[in-house]
Amino acid sequence: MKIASWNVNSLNVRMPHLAQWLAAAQPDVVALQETKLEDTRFPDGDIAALGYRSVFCGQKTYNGVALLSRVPAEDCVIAIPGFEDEQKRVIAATIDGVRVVNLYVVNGKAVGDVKYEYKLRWLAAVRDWLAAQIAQYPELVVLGDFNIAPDDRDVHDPAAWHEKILCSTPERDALRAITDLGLHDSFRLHSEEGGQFSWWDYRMAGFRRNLGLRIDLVLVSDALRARCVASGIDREPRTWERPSDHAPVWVRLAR
DNA sequence: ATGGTGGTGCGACCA
Repeated sequence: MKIASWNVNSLNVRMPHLAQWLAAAQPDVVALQETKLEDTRFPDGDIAALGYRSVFCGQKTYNGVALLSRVPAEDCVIAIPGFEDEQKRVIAATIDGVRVVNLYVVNGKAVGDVKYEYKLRWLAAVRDWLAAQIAQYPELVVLGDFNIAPDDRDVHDPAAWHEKILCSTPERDALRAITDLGLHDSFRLHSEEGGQFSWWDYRMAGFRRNLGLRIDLVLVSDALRARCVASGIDREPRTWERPSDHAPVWVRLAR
């Protein structure tokens, strides 16, 4: 079972990229972020023609998440229970016996900004919810655009990014509070290497110069850890014409 | 120190 995550930065624009990548990568489950589409405009028919069911929760211009899967998604939830939030950033469902939680974590803009405070409150609410989810669903995958680089190996220039947004200690502590629930960064189960990024700024030829961060993560629960046989970052779609600024990341679970 | 690039949608705002 191959499970992937991709921030597409507008599904409307990236539909051809998604189609090409699905055909090549053959994932069983894909979590999308930044679809930027209201539910009435979601291209579930086009995605069905590619062999995938869709569940989705979006808004126009900003945010929006979806789960695509070969088999139907069950018990779908489209928000953090009990957390007041107008922004469409969460969708969860059970797919082929695995609980999959797709997160588009708040960016935060800058350390100390009002959006940064919202990011930390949002992450605390997610942690509390995931604590309950992992008890209910031991076979849990939490994936998405975390907008946090877990440590300095995940940052092209740690000195320049020191205590900056996406890298600050409170953000990393909030991520640790989530992984401390018994969730493992699947990429780090198979590689200790630095310089492996999933996002590159469009500006300053960021991708060409590999000025990136690893902020897109696939976390697997203790119960799934032994089944996690491979993981990776697929840089290729970032080389295509008019790409998303994020690359797909993925994990393969043995049966 | 500034601004550089994209998406949405036509002026900012978000990343």
